[in-house]
Amino acid sequence: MNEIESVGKSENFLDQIIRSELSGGFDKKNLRFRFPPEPNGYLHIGHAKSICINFGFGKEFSSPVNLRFDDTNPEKENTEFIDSIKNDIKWLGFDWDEECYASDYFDQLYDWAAHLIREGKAYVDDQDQVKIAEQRGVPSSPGTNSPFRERDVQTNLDLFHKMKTNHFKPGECVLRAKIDMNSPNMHMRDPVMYRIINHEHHRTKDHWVIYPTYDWAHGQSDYIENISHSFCTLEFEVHRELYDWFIENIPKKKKLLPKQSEFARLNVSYTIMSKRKLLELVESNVVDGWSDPRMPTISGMRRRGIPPDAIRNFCDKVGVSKRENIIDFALLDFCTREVLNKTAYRLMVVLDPVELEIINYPEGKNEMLTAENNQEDSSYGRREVSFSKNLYIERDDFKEESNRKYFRLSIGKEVRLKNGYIIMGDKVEKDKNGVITKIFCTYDPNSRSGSGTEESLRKVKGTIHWVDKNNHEIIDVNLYDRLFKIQSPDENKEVDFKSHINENSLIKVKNVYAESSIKNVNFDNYYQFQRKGYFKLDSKNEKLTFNRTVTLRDTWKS
RNA sequence: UGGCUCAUGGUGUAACUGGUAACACGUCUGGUUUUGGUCCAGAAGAGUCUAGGUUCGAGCCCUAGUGAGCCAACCA
Repeated sequence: MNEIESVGKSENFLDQIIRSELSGGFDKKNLRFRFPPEPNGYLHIGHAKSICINFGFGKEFSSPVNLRFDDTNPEKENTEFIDSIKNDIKWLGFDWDEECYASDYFDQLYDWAAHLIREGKAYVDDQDQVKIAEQRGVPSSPGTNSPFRERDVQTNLDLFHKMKTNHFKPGECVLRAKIDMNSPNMHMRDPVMYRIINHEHHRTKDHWVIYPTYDWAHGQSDYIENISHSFCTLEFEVHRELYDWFIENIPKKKKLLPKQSEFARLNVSYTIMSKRKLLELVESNVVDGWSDPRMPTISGMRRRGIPPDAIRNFCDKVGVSKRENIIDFALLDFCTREVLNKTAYRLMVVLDPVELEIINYPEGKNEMLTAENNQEDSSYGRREVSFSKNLYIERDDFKEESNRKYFRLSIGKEVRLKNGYIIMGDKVEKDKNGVITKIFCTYDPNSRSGSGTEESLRKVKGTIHWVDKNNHEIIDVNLYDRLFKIQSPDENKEVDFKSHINENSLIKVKNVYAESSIKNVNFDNYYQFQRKGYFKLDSKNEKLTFNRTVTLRDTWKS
C-alpha cells in the first residue's frame, strides 16, 4: 500500500501506536516485527490473524519481520511442528526476514541470568513447586518470601552453575527473579526464570538441562533481534510489567528497547481455537489429523479448499482491537466465496441423481456441447460436455407438482438444461414404494445454447445441471459442515466440548456422477460444481475425491 | 492488597482526538442473469452499558457505578 492509499484508511490502535511513535521521532528504519509461535502444534486461523497483523505491518512500513520459534519447552516441541508452521506461513503468502529460535539465545540468556544473580536480583530456590505456589499467595493478598531468598551471591552463582551442569534432578530447584512478593501482579512475585527439564531439545539436543521460561526468554529475544514492536494477545497483558522489568535489568548496550502491546485474540463461532483442545480432537481421532478439513487449522482450511487470499481478506475484515469478540462463521464463508467465485473452474456434477430421458431425442445420438469454464472470466476458456438422450439430474431439481415459486423441472413445466436445451417435464416412472426412478421429458431441438436461434434465446425461469448417462466419470465427494453444533463449544467449562460435536459434520458421498472433463482436474485449481458449491481435490487415486469447501449462497425460500 | 483491560445496530470494526454515528458481514425488498450463484439498486436495524459532571456542544474528556475478560504452571 502506498502513502496515498493509506491516508484515508482508518487505522487500528496498533497502527496508531506505531504512527504516533513515528511522528514522535522514531526512525522508520528501526521498525522491526516478529511472529513468535511455539512449535508445539499446528497453526490455526487465530495464528493467521497474528501473522497478518505482524507481516501486514512489515508490508505497510517496508520493515523486516522475523519468524521466531519460542522453543523453550522441549517436552512439547518438535520439528514436525516447525516444518508445518513454516509451510503454512509461506502458503499464506508471507516471507520472513530471519528465521530465529529462542534456543539460539540460551547462552546469552544464561549469562544474563548470572548477571542478575550478581546484582542480587535472582536466586536459586530449593523449594518444590507446591511450596512456591503456596508462598506466592493469591491476587488479593500478598505472598511471603522464600527462605532461600536471601542467599548470598556466590552461593547462588555456584548453585546456578550446578543446575546447568546437571547436579540436580528436575524439580529440585529453580532460578527465580527477586522482585516483589507483595506485588498485586502475580507475575512479579519472584517469577521462575529457569527450571530443570531432562528432555532432549529438538535443536540443542542434550546440551542443556535447564530451560528458560517464557517470561525470561521472550522479551530478551525481542531485544536481541532488535524487535521494535512485540505484539501479542490480551492474556499477556499482565506479563508486560515483567517483560519491561527484565529488559530494564539486563546489561544493555542498545538504546532502542522493544515494546509489548496486546490485542484481542480471534474467536470464530462454531469452532474452537485452543491448541490443547485441537490436539485432543486429533489424538482421540474425532478428526482425521491436524489437517482434517473441519479443523480451524491453516492446513485443514487448505485441504478444505479455502484459498490463502480468502484467509487474508478475512483477517483484514475482522479488524484489530482489545475487545473480546466472536466472529460470525458466515464472514469466513463470505470471504471464501468472494475469491472462489472469481477463480473457480465450473463443472457439472450430480450429487443425488435421478435418470432423465428425453423422449424425442434420437436414440444413439451424441453431441458435444460447449460450456464456459468460468462465467466471471472468459480467459478461463471453454470445454466440451457430452450430451445424449439419457442423462442424470439432481433429484431435488424435479417435483411432480409445483407452485409458481419453484423454478425447476416439473410435469408440464419448462426448464433449461445448462449449456444445452430447453426441456419440458412429461411423466415419471416410479417403483413400488412410490419413489421416482426415471423422469421423461421432451426437448426443443432448436433451443440449443449458443445456437443463436430464436428458440435458444427464449427466457426460461430455471436452469439445472446434468450429466450424460453414457459418458461421465465417477467420483467420491466429502460434504463438510461445521464441526460443532453450538456457537461457543468451549464456553461452559463443566461440559466436555466434544459433546457438542456435529455428528453430520462429514458426509461421505460415494459414486457421484461427474462430467467427463473432471478427468483433467489438478491440485492447484479450485472448482465449483455448478449450483452445488465449491470443491477442492483431496486425492487423485484411481478414483477422484473432492472436499466441499462451502456451498453456494442460497437465498431460496421454499 | 487485589491489579490490569474492555464496553458503539444481530456480529465485527470505524468516527479527522469534542460538532448529534459510518463501513463490512448477516437480514429483507426489487432488478439483471443459461448457476435460486455473481452483479446492480435500495431498505430495516444502534443514538454509543448506567448515573452524574465539564462544555455552546460528548460515543470521544472527568467521577462513580454496573457488566465482562485476564492474572495465583517450574505452559506459551
